[in-house]
Amino acid sequence: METKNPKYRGQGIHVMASIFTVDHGVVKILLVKRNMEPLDGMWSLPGGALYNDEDLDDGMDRELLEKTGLIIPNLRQCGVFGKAHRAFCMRMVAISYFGVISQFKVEHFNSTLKSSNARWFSIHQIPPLAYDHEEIVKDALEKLKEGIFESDILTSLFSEKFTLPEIQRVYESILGTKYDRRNFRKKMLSLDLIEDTFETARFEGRKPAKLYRFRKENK
Amino acid sequence: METKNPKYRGQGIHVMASIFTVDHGVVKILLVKRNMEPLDGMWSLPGGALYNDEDLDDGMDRELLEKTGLIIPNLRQCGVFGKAHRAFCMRMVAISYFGVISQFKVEHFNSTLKSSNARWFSIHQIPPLAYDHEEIVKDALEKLKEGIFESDILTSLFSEKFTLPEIQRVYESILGTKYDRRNFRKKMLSLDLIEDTFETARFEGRKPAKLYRFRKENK
DNA sequence: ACAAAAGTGTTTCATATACACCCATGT
DNA sequence: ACATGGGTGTATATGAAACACTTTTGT
Repeated sequence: METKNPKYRGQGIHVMASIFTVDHGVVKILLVKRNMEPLDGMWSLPGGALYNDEDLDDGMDRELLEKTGLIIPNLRQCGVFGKAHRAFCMRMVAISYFGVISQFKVEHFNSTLKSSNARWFSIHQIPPLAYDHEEIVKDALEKLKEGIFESDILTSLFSEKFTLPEIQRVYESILGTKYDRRNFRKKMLSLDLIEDTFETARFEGRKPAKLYRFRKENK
Repeated sequence: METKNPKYRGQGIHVMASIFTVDHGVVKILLVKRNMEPLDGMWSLPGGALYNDEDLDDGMDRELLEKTGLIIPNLRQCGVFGKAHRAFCMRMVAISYFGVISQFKVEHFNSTLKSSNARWFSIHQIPPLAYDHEEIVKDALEKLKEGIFESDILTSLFSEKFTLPEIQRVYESILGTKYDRRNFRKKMLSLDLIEDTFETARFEGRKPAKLYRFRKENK
């Protein structure tokens, strides 16, 4: 292949992650503040240029770690953004990923996060984003909604033990809908992903709720 | 962005199309014979390098036209292939598309096709393909199956008039399943995409079949 | 009359939705 | 005792799959 042809000289590939969590009923996304030109100081999705010697998925993991300090399993590819002039300085194509992380892990990583330029934003209060990242976020949220009942996303979203009303609230936050308590329980149990721990969780002023966990042997 | 950093110098973006048709019950894919090194003479998917000044989708349309002479509407993006060493001479990421074309149009374009290096192959008799194109084809076929009942794919797959048994056979070929005649008819009509023409098609030895067409005002 | 393929309608099942009552807790 | 939220079972609607008989044509 000709690398000198100016028609395709100087192209680059970016990987971008939309990482979501649910914090007390609020869906949040992880953004980082740019610390170099162009658009210095603007918020953007964590990500960056793919290296020549790494697979696409590995590049995403590396960029996410470098920019935010987080290691998030089960990232999922969800889109390609390839308008000619989306990045005005160079011809970049962005491959977009999304992933989720439980609030439990978010808190555990909080110290790491503070030392980087990353912050969680409610998806209803997203600041102006660099390049076309607003469009990318919107698309990632759609893809998250589509995949939310699949096991890898589900298991990433919760810590070891959880109650059904708890995860129902998370689902309702993400999907923006309300579920009937009984039907939600039925649906979740029919997925065969979770099992009773025979423990209960107590919250003040409420009847204790059963604790569930993900089944180890899945299939 | 630094363009001199050797970590990401010399990357490129490829677009690739898996174009399918159904010819007398056989699902076929359009392949082109490479006419330059590396892998000169091998069969591959039509596609090539994206130009710097064109949108991704436009690049795909252009490459398909250049390599095969075909203009195919409703190409759909379906995957990204980004292993580090998938193209051994350079770091290329491939964005894969799929599309379908009716047998009627295929015949109309036959003369164009003959002058290019393109040929239709049954998906059960695909020759060894360049790079990772076999994997890309496999993935594209999956995506085709998933999207086969959506209106844009469906309308691309048939000419103006068609009978229900006819399109049932096409579906059965692509999906590799059998449908009950009555249930298939019910499903297809319930999509609200087609309407009766009040004409019939005659084939020897068979009862004449009703001809349908796509509804113009869709929605 | 028979074989081959086209046309039609009803029953059955599975899945999703709607819905009402009792229970445990803190005030 | 009451307000709040958790736990359970049944009835209904909706969509998918199963299924049998009649019609048209060529031989």
